[in-house]
Amino acid sequence: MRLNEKTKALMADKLSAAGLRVTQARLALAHLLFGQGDRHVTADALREEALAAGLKISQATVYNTLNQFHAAGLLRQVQVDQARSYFDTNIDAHHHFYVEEEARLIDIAAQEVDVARLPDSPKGYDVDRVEVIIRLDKSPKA
Amino acid sequence: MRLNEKTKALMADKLSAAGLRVTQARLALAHLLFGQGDRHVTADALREEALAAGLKISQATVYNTLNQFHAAGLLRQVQVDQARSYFDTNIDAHHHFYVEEEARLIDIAAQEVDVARLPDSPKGYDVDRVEVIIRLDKSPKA
DNA sequence: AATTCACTTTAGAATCATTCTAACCCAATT
DNA sequence: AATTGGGTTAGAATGATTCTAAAGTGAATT
Repeated sequence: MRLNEKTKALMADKLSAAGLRVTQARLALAHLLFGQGDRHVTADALREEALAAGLKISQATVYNTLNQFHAAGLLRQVQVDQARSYFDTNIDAHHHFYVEEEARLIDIAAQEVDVARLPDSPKGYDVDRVEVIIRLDKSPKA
Repeated sequence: MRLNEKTKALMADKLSAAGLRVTQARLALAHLLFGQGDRHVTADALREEALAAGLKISQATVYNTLNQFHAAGLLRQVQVDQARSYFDTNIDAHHHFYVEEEARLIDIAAQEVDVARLPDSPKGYDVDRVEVIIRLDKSPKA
């Protein structure tokens, strides 16, 4: 069993555990998404990557799959740019730097930010999650 | 001079101060945007409001104007939903609650949140701003 | 008050990410 | 191997936003 196959088996488990049927498209995308470290992808970037890897997979499937993974809790959707959605393979509580000029997201571990005090939620509402987004600019060159 | 005219004069000053030519469309939209307390609007909602107020103004002008006001620092753009942009008339540092189910933004004054510790920015980048977004769900009814 | 010029506004087309549709395909079960 | 119900697909549709290029208007000048 090659390493690739081993990863596939892990991915299959991951999909099953999430209640998703194990299909070729899902396996292949899971492999791209979760086979490396934490990642932030857009639908289009993932599509390109899949094509580059020789997969034949449609745009619609990439979108469907990202949405299903998100619904299943395997991905987190990050909204920092008006133009497109990012999907984050890191689903633990954490925060982000965002470099608008480069359309680039960088993770910040939860423990690196200390939100010491939060306001009470309006009556009738509960906190789903707290996101801290630190927007960055390139430093002017000295 | 009616109150309305007084507000218009204030808006004209506001536009001039921001380096924008005082035109009818800008005055009218400024009046809607800044004539009341702090607001969060989408382009489409503002369009509707303008039409309801009897203004004749095109969609394109609403978009142009919101973008110009934003570029001039009169509005802040808030990105919390993949579907549309919000523009916030409150340009001071502050944060937001967001109720996704209702597509509703609620301001949180800067002093109500205490971000005690932030990570260092990656080398070569400076913090533009820190946004805290508290996503809310409706409480399940007891 | 008329002229000019640069900036504005406009309707409608164009763009772009995302979703939908309806037909075809495949994984699981019989 | 047949059935079944979800999965995948190409291409159309949607919806927010931007673009285009033509017509309008504010400010300065005559």
